[in-house]
Order: sequence, then structure tokens, then C-alpha cells
Amino acid sequence: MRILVIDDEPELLEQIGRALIEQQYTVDLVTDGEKAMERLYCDPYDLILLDIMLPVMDGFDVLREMRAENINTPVLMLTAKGDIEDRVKGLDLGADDYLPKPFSIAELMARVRALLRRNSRNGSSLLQVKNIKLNTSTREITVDNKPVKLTPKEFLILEFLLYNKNRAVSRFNIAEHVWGDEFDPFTMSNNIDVHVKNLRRKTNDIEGKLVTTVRGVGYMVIDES
Amino acid sequence: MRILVIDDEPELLEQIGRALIEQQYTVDLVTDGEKAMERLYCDPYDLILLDIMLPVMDGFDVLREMRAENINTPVLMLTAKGDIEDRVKGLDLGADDYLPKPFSIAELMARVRALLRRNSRNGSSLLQVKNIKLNTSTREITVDNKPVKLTPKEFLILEFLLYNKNRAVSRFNIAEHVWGDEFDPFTMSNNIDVHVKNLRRKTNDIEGKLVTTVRGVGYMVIDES
DNA sequence: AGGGTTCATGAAGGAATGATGAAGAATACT
DNA sequence: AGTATTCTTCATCATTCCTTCATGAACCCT
Repeated sequence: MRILVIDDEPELLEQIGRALIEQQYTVDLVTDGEKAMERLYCDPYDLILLDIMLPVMDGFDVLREMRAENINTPVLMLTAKGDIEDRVKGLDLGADDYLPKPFSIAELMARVRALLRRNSRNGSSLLQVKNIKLNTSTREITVDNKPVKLTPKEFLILEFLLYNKNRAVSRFNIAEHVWGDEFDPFTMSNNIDVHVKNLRRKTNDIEGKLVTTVRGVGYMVIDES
Repeated sequence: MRILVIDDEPELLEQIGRALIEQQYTVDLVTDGEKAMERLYCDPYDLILLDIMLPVMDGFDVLREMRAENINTPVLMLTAKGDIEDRVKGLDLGADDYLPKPFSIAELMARVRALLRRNSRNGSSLLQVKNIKLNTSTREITVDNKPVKLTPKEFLILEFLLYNKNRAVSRFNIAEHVWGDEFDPFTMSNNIDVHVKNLRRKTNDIEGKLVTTVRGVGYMVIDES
């Protein structure tokens, strides 16, 4: 389960992060709305913990933009203000729950569990295209319901392609997402191509039926449904 | 994503340019309204950052002329004056957002991202004329709702023509846009004509119904709607 | 109608891009 | 340390795409 936490107080952020990691969640921590949106565009999450009071782009802005972008990940709003107005506003904008500060870590964990449970019924962490299923939380991949073993890089590339299905993604985009900081934009190797090749082989994707090559651009997964 | 920045202060212009390039945007910088209009006629942009205070032709003039020419690229206005009047005037003329100077680069970037996102949502990435649709982000092209495969050059040329619909574009304009730096203005080959021919074939455009030849000038796409 | 200009078209060689197999380097596992 | 797995690099092959050119058709003008 992947959780994104957005809060501008570093200490609280740290504390929440540690508690979540202890519970075996995969956690990303950011301190402002901008970074949050960036992450949301790149990576699929199962839950978002969102502070309202943020510099520049506040929690409401993040929520508004997220929903406008059709990112329907459940959101638990955190705020220093306990007043009703904010609460109403947040829920109007599509937040799923609300926790006024100060709160105990135990209470937070309870809410997190509740939201994830509520949501896991909808199976939001399952990316599915054609005969392939990819569970982002358990890291299970099946092709025609038969399990397939992928290496870490292969998994990340496939996840990224599925997440951006019906959109051509460049090698640059892929590299950014899969290699993060330590990717060399000037590399001349066809590293990504090789991983895609192996990915195709392992998913019985002989003729690029799953992963289509977009010449001059990169790759794309097309979902007809 | 292509962004045009218009500001008469060279230092600020430089600074903005650098910040945008760092974020992987394609950027053009000009210092006055005249040059801005020239560029706007030639190239399609996804966003325009427009200073109000400009010599000769001010930001309002640029905005007015742009919109009169049916160039609907979103505009973020920048100005030293913080007063309401200018703001109202700008928005009336069709600006999409407004940022009073002085501003931080971080804040500017936030607005840029927000506008680009807002815009791509509204399907502005979908160019449509007659029975043809072109999605600039997914690179999907359909003719009568049937997908058509175009090569990179063909795609860029069609995109350019659709973007400048109802306006005759010269071969020079096309070359500039499609080949960018590495285009040879002295070539004697009819390279572009060949690509247009193939484009017409692939889009079932037998009699130049979609791409009209403007003798002595270049080509044009006419949209009756 | 004739001459000149501009555009359309088909074909072909060369350039660019992607696919593939294999081997060495790096990493993780025992 | 030794082994297995994964990642990266490289050379080569296959394919697609780009450009060029020769030729024919359409257009414009006097």
C-alpha cells in the first residue's frame, strides 16, 4: 500500500512517516502542494494524507486539482483549524475523511486503516489492461490469470505504462519515474528498450499488442475498453 | 510543452526562461509585443506569459490582437501594477490568470503548472477539424473515428496545420516548426510536399478537402464550423 | 494556345530508430 | 566468498522513415 503524506511541518511529517513505515506501508513524504501534485501525476497511491495549511498551494487547491484530474485516491485531510467550515469545504471538494489537529498517532492509524479498508473493496490498487493485471500494493502481476515474475525495473516500467495507459510516454518520462534522481539524461544506451523487450517476452506480448512502440516518441499501452 | 514569455526586462526574462527550461519546457523569449505577435503567428504554444508594461505595443494590445486572431492559448499576465483595474481589464480581454510583481519563481511555476493542467483537461490537446481528430498528448489521430498511424514528421505537420486552421501557412513556417534548428532554408527539395502528399493519402484526403493547397503560398486547413 | 511556374506523385537510396542477443558489471542472496 | 539474479552496455540486424530526384499534371499569364 502506497501512501502520500503532505505536510509542511517537518517534525510531524517525520513522525507520521515513521509510524506508517512501521506498519509496512510504502510512504512518500512531501512538504508542499506542488511536490504533491508532481508525485500524484507520476505515481499511483492508495491513500493521501493532506494537511490543509500549506504554503503557496494549500490543501484545498491540491484536492481540487486532484479531483479535476480524475485522481480519485481517497484523501484524509489534516488541519490545525478545527472549525466546521473547513471541514465542510474539504468534504465538498471530495475529501473522504477529516482529522483535526492535534491528533494521536494511534487515532491517525485507525483512520488510515479504515480508509484503506473502505477503499480496498473498490480494488483501486489494481491496474488492469487486456489480459494483464498488476496489483500495485502486493506487486503481483498476472497474465491470463497466471502469475508472472518481473524484476524491479520491469515492474516499475510496466506500472508506469499501465498508469498512463492510452498516453504515449517518452523514454525520458520512464527514466524519470523508474530511476528517479540517479538517472543520467545523457546516457546513450538503450537500457529502457532492453527492459521493454524483456517485459514483452515475459508477458507473451510478442507483437507489441500490449506495449506499443510509438516511433520517435516512446511507448504506450492501449486499453480499448 | 511550449511556452512563450514576453517581458521587456532582460534579467527577469532570463530568469524565467532558465526556470522553465529546467522544468523541461520548450521556451521562447521575446522583449516586445511586435516580436510576440510574429512568433504567435508562426508557432503553436501551450501557454503565454505576458507582461503588461511593454514598449510600443503593451500587453493588453497583444492579448486583444491574439484573441481577435482566434489564438486561444492560455495567457498568464504579469504586471508591476497590483491594482484591481488592470486585473479586471486583463481578465476581460481573455487572460486566464494574473500574477502581480514582484513574485517568486516558485509561485510562477505553480501557476504555470496549474494553467497547463487546467488547459489540458479542457481537451485543448484535442485538435478537431471535420472528420479528423488529433490528440496532442497521446498522439492519437483518428479519421472518421478510425485510428490512423502517422510518422513523426507527418504528425508535426498535421498538428501545425490544424493549430493554424483557417490560416495559410508557408512551407517556410512549416519547416521552421517541424525541423526547428536543423532545417536548411536553402534546400531545393520538395520534402514538405511529399509529406503533405502522404498525409493526404493517410487521411483519405484525396482532393485536398482537408489540406488545401494555397498556390504560391503553402497549405491550409479550412474548418467551416 | 504556349511558355513558365508551381504542385503532385512514384520510386529508390540512405539515414534514423528500434529490436535483439550476448556479455560484462553491479547487486543481492546464502 | 561464491552463486544467482538483475542491470547495463554494446554490436548488429531489421524496419521504418526521410529525403531526393525525375517526371507529369495543374495552374497562371500574356
